[in-house]
This record gives sequence, C-alpha cells and structure tokens, in this order.
Amino acid sequence: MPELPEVETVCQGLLKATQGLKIAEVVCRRDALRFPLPKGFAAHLSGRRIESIGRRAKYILLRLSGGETLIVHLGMSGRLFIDSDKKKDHAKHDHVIFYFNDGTVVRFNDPRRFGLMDIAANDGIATHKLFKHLGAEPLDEEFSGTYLHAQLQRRKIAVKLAIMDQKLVVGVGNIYASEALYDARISPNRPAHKVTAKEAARLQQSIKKVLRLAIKSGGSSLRDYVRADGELGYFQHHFKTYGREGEKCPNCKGLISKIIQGGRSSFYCPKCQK
DNA sequence: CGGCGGTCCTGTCAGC
DNA sequence: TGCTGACAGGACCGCC
Repeated sequence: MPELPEVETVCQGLLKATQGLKIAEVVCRRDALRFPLPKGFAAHLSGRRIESIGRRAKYILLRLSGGETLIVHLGMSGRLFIDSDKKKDHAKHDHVIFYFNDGTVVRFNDPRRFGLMDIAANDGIATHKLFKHLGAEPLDEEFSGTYLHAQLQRRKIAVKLAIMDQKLVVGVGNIYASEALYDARISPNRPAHKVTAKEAARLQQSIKKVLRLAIKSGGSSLRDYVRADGELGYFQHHFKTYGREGEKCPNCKGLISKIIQGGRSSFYCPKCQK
C-alpha cells in the first residue's frame, strides 16, 4: 500500500501520539506476518519507552529505551491505527496491538500480511539483512542527478523498473514512479542506460518534487490508506497519470496509456513522454 | 552481478 | 445474485 510519503506521514502521526510513552503490553494475534515475529517479541517490548521515530526506505524505525529499534514495514496493505479512547477492542486483521501506559492503543492491521516487524540493536540497523542493500534516500543530497545517472548507466532494464529498485533508490513505488516520470517527461519504457545526464538530473528533481508534495498532502488515500491519525491523505487528487488510463493528459490533451512492466501497471502519456 | 518471473496473502471489483 | 479471474500502494528469492 504505502510508498515513502505514506510511511513518512505515518511516522509523523506515530511520533506525535506515542513519543515518550511506555509500552504496557503487546498482544500478538498472529505469530507471523511476512516472517515469523522474533521469539519473545511481546514480552521483549513491554516496559520500553518510545524515544524517537525515524524512517529508512519504507521501514518505520521506533527507537526504544534500552538501545533497540522496533522495525515495522507496512507491506502492501498494512495500516497503523491510533486509538486514544482506551478501548481494548480489535478488528479483523489487527495482528499486533500495542497498549501504552496512558491508555493509547496502536493497532497494526494488515489483511495481506506482506508487512513485517523485527527488533534490532540500534547499531545493528545498517547491517541488518533488510537494510544492508538499500540504495539512496531520495530526499537526501546524495540522491543527485549525477548519482542517478551513474546508476541508470549500468542497467538495461526500463527506467521505471530501475527507479523502483530499492538497491538504486528507496521509497519510490508504483504510483510515484509513474508520476515522477511524467513530471520529467521520460517514458517509463526507456531503457535506463539511455537516459541522458540532463534527463537524469531532471528525473531526480521530479522524484524529489513529487515525493515532497505528497508528504505535504499527507500521502495518498486510495483503497485503504489512512494516516495514523485516521485522516485521509489528499495527494491522490494530484495524480496526473496514475489510475488515469484513457483520461486526458493535463499537458497535451492526448490520452494517458496503461502498460504492464514487471507485472505492474504503469501510466504515462506517450506523446509527452519519450 | 543483472534481469526476470514466481510468490507470499486477502479483498474488491468488473464481467459474465 | 453468484461465480471467476484480474488486480491491488511491496519486495524477496531462486534461476538463468
């Protein structure tokens, strides 16, 4: 479900709702999400405080008292709900529930169970199996036109698949890949190594621009994404191509096409994007 | 190492 | 109305 802007929005909501709170109890209603939860997961977490919350790629990092980090990935359909009304209730697919000392309840709900949770020492995050092969953060300075061009040069796959590859740049998923390529006027079909330095610079700017605007809008709410505070995101109203097959291109009034790449839908304007 | 296809899982929706 | 198949915001794994 969530790409970087949605995860970032969830992090902000979680921070506001839980920073400084102590975990009183954790209830696991399933022993595995995408992977089995670590042994003694619930007991290990109780009594810890949420010191701060960060993000790497699409992973939410909850830094706990005691020098460890709770890693949460939402997968395709994962959501975190914050309830402040102290009800000890749960809904279908609420797999892990966190009860805090002040009555706050955080429920991890994930119908498809592509999400995951793990616990790692703070200084072990960088070398964690899930993290060690991750590429650049798109909103960091290291993600420059030069970097992107160099990375694209060594790949023969379509540029859309390349920018969705987490080893190259993290956080860009199916929606924002289409949107960024439209903004940069580059066809998703273009072989990565045929993107020029000038275009790569433009694409890097477009990725940053689209992600920043989406974060500002609170992410995109399609089928099931809601912010941690229960509010909807608004960026879906800004989509220029995603989900708009057959509609008019905002730039040339031609029609938006849909193609399948790597088994996933891509949307673009064949006239504006070459 | 790069590239590709299969796979995990449930829900929803279009089409018959 | 009910069934069936396609598709959904992710990303790992194994094979070539």
